[in-house]
Amino acid sequence: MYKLLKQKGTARRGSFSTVHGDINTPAFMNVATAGAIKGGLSAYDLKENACQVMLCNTYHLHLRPGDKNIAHFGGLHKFTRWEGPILTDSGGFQVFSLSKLRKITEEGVTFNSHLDGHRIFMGPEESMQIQANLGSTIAMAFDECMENPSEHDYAKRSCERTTRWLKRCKAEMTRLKAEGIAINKDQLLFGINQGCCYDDLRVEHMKQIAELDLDGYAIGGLAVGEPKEEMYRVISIVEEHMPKDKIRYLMGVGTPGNILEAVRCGVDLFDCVMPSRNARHGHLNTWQGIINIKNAKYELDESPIDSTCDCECCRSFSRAYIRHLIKADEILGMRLAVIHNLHFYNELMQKIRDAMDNDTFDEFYAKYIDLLDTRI
RNA sequence: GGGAGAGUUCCCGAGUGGCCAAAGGGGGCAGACUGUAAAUCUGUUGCGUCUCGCUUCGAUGGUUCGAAUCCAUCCUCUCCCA
Repeated sequence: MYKLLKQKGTARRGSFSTVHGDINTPAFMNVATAGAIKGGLSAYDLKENACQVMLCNTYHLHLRPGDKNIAHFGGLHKFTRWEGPILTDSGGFQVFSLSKLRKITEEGVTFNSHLDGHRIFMGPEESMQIQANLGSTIAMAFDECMENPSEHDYAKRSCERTTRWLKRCKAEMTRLKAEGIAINKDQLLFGINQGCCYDDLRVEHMKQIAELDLDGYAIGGLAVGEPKEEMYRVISIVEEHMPKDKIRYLMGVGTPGNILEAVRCGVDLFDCVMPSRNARHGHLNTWQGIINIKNAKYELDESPIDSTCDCECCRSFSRAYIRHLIKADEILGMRLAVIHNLHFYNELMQKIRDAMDNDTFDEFYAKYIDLLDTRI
């Protein structure tokens, strides 16, 4: 249940209640595709770093260790020891990211496993069944995340199919709950808007899925190669047609600047692999901009990654030490770097919420919109 | 003391007369990454007045139109025998 607490222009400050706890929005969900944040972080690290929601992946967990195995343990919460809300992505993104390994039909998608090549069929029903076994707080509808650019004609037909799939997802979730199969009988369902960068398709699709009275609405298929101005335009035009009383989730986005802009446009929820992947590769967020800790100039730098940060990494360790660990491929280097970036993202969201509460969002936005995405 | 083998660019290592400033790997330097097939991928790595020139394959000298590559001497290292 979404509760709008405050609004400034289109920017929203709210709260989303779930059986696994409330989410203060705007919020960033930390991506743990296979049940852990890559880089060696556990549920305890997420808790320590002000994470509100963990995101896991249906396709990946279905392949390994298998959703039935996870159901055997009572679901993802018990398996991973993360007690807060968990959102499971449906596998729709893998339709995009594993496009060379899959075939789409009306019924669903046949993947050749990226692990061993064996065939896996996943349609709306299968995705819902897997997510029921995972027992996540929020299940995402099974969609097709399209490539950009796609032909208008293809995008139109894909959107229509995604809508049909969404209806099947909703029906299947209802059945799984009614028959007592779902581990979480209060599992929520979010629908996903598609339409590439075609305004007409985006609006039409959003109107269609808004009628289905879902628990939340996501904007998918963005940040897949289009210029950011194009992404912002799509967010703005879709936002006008999103239900005001439902939580809005911008999938897979993004940089701190992207998030700040999208919050201004009215988005409540985010997730992105950037903080963890970039951290593993040495790109670290600071309140002065982005640094690449692998650069030679940090070889003798005694200061922390960010002197204003109080994460486990910045409390004790120098840039020189983190640089050394990452260059030496020490697991600790990646772990500390990932902790830092996730802490940064979660702190960013806290500061955005504070700014909304204190009516200083405009100043915050003006100060950081470009700065945080700038390489220094 | 006798015998055998080896010295190549930051490191390892390929190269046995011209297509060689020299494969490949490592390391270094830098870049990319947006619902994670990503501990991945890409570029670059002798010098310069940079579509060309200069210097470099242990050292010195030689053969040749031309040498990392062939010859001589020396230096260093490894292994075997004593």
